[in-house]
Amino acid sequence: MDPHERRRQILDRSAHLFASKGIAATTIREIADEVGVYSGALYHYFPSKEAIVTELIREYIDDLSGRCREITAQSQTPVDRIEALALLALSTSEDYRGATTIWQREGEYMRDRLVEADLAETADEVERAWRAAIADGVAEGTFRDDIDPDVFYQLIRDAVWQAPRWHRPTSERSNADLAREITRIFVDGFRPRAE
Amino acid sequence: MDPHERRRQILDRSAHLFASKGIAATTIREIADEVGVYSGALYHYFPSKEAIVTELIREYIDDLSGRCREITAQSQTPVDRIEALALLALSTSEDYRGATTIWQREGEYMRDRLVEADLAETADEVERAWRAAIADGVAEGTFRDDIDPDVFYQLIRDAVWQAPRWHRPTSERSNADLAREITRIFVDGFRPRAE
DNA sequence: GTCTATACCCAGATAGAC
DNA sequence: GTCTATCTGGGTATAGAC
Repeated sequence: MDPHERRRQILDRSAHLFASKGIAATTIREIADEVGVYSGALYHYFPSKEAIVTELIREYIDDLSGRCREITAQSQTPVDRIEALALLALSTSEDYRGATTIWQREGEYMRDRLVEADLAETADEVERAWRAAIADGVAEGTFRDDIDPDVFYQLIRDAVWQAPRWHRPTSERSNADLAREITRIFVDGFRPRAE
Repeated sequence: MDPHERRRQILDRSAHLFASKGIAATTIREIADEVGVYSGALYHYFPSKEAIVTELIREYIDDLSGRCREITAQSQTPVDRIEALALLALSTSEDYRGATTIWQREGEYMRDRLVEADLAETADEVERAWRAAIADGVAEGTFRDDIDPDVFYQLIRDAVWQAPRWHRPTSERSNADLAREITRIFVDGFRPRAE
């Protein structure tokens, strides 16, 4: 089999197993079984189990930060940027379901892998984009100044990044639909407005 | 040492280790070290590592559901109930930091432990309380009917249960303060209201 | 109730034939 | 590049002395 393809296969199967059982609970032998080779063969592609994890996270962070930069480049209104960042979270979570789940589950373990792989700085770009959108909105009066912007950020971040755990895009509700609904709730609130 | 006290010690140290490293990555020997005994001694108190986890979760779920029933008993307005349920999440997370973190990290593993321990039904009480408060609010017109109540529930649940990861109660901001702030954001939104 | 010692298993990783 | 076989370490759990 084409080496590149096999490598891809190892990454994909690993991502799936890591996501569903956790990294520690997933064995090299299980990964090999899924790929259809013997465990020794995996070591021709990656020097260790940890190296597989690092590679998965690198691909994910690279793509995520790239897409994030596109969003901040087209400087829209604060509300538009929040909706775009919410959609970014939903769609990258879908495209990198394995990596995202690992990221959620194994917080501090992943932090270490990131620092090792020199990706910590890149990983922080998304947070800065959120905080900038929020700060701009407060500055221009679009957002209230009697709400702690830090609290607002943490709440919407958790809500958005956890969302793929209960939402799968369907024909009835796409990721874009959900991003819009989330933005409506956080920006306008659940209580009816007088109009 | 008093057996009951030692048992308590084992539970507390285990909770701390499980929460910070994950269950699979925490070894019986580590727990024993923390308690200050040899690993064999632990087996006089619990038949297995899993039994420790189950016991931790049982204590937590029992207390949580008890406090939840108190809230639903005093039937307040929907907004008050949401604030009370938010505070419930924040304060039980503080009182059971270990158990809560385990609960967050090891979702599907914990589900199995719950079913085994016959606690699944109890664990669902909190969800029902949230959904009832939301449905009542929509029915009486306090909440908008053009927002999917299911989406609203999932968002506020994730936001509230993740909050202890970034918030520790201080003299400047207590859990009650944060619960109020969270409720304000979700109910009234981040955009200023005309008044 | 705790310690010492150890059985037993399964993990990650390696070596060499093909 | 893959398979077979195996090394080595560390995990849970147990047994028996004290």
